[in-house]
Amino acid sequence: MMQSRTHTCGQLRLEHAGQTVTLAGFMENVREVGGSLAFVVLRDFYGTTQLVVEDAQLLALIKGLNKETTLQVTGVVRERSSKNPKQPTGEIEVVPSQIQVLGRCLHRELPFEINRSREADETQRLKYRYLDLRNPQVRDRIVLRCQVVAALRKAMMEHDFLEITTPILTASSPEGARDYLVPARKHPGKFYALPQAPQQFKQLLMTSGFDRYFQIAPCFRDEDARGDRSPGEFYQLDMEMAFASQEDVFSVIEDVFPPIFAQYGSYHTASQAPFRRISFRDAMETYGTDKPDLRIDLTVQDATELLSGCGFAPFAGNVVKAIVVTDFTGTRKQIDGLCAEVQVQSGNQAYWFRYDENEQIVGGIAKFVQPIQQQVVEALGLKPGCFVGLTAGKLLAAQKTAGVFRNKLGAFCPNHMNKETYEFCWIVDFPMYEIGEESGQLEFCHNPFSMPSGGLAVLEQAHNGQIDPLQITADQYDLVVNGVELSSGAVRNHDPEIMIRAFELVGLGEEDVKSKFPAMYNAFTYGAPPHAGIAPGVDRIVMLLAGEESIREIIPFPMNKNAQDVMMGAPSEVTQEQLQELHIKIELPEA
RNA sequence: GGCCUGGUAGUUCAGUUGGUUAGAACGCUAGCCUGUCACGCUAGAGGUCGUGGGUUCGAACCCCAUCCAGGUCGCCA
Repeated sequence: MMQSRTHTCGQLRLEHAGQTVTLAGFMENVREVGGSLAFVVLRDFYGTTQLVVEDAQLLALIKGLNKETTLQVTGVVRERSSKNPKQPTGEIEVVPSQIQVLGRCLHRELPFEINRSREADETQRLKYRYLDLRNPQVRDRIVLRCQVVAALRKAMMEHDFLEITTPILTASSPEGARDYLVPARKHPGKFYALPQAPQQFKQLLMTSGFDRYFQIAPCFRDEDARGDRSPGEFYQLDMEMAFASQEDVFSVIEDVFPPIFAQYGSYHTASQAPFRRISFRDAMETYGTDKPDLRIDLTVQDATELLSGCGFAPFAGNVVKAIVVTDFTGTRKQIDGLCAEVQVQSGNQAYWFRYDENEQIVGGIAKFVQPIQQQVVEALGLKPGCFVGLTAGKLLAAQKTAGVFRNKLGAFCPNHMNKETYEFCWIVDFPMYEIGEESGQLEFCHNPFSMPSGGLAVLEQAHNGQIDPLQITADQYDLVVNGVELSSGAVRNHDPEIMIRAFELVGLGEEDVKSKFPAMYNAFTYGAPPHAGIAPGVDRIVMLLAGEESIREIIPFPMNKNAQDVMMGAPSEVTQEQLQELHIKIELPEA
């Protein structure tokens, strides 16, 4: 039996000329030149190689095949008479003496052209994902994902973390997102749930004495998709450290991430340790968001005192935020376009004026600002050529709208945004509690696992009415890169007494803690180490590195927006027998 | 679930106030071409214009409903 191949399609060079080789790959293209000569492009994972078919019999064979048929080809390597410098194998070609069809493509026309599949309809791409992935541009994203995951694993193990797998079939969790449920055959009427994250298991590992844990962990949440959020399932670099503080977590991440971003990223430069740390409050005030894009050098200023009384009705009685852009060159039409985008994205109006080269306030709402020009110029530090973007409303609305405006202005002004880099920062000091929008009651802001800063003493003060619970911050942190929230993490609350006190502030108590998190609560009563961790999203890391806008580009077999796998046909109906075995009766909603 | 955008040839798209036979590029088929490499040239096949209703002498185009896709808000401890 002949060896299946001696070389790959990306391997042969001039030095191989004269050798007899065997290649195998997909028949990408046939260029017939004259009646008795054809160039065939053979593609495998590693590259493409040109075959020259001159033999009449082989020519007839090739002409009878559809593109994408797989072939095994044996022939002699020959120096090309006309070389192609754009191709790594462009100096040589293979003259086949033997061609064997390995897997025939039965389809004369493909659902899309392989090398242009990225332009094709997404449903078609997902349905024929195995063809889409033949496109080297598509495949390279998956290769990148493998390399990044391998690099993360290596780095974590070098930092003495152990990769430990945690259960996929587990118990439904009362908090957070909607669970995916799995019926339990041996327990009629009961269900397993797929984990939303290995949160409780990793904390139990800490309680078990494992000192440093990590896992490339699959997480399942039954929530709607977004451009950067896959429906159903995604992966996190989940990690946890015992006897560790916030600083310990930061130093691991600051050690692990920058080299990987610099090596595998589209930009090749990344922040070095220590990353900037910005309190939640400052981030909202200065950047109008808790995930600031620090590649943009613009900041938001408060202009409430300066402008709320200027006579412009939308400002009256409201918080006013201003973004000053120096050396602004946009046209009126471009400014209107920016404001319209801000309004669509934030749901709030955006306003503006300019301080022109003649030191005059012009455009937009200029006539309201002109009477107090001198104060405004001084307070905002305006120089000739400045653009001032303005937003107004209640504090949070004014901040968030300004945040959107800042991002738009950054994207519009190349002189205010260095796109070619990865800017990391930590957002710290998140509030522990907030007033729920629906309930009007005090609620946990993020999750109840975090340690309140100051611990038991602060909670006692809140219970005694000495401090406002809304002032309590948590030892919780977000990792943000270029405006993308990569991860949340926290120093965990490992003390049963503090847990109960924290729950009591939101009207829950010991019984709630015990019933919601029985394993963790019990475990912590046996002496738990203080511990802290974080869980950066692997998919978003790869998106950032690849510079992709859609999360589907970096997942081998993604589902569509409606959480369907159109290739496999999931979800699907099952047989009556399967349902009976699970004691499940389907009751469909009335049509 | 709300909002925005889209659905026309196998694929990506164009299609004028509503008016002849709905076009282009790529792909496919046939023919020509002995050095192509996004090969080239010539010809050809290929369309329920998402679906259903309505307005009109006449609808790809206007109206209503509905389905599908993508984005976005809600949601994502």
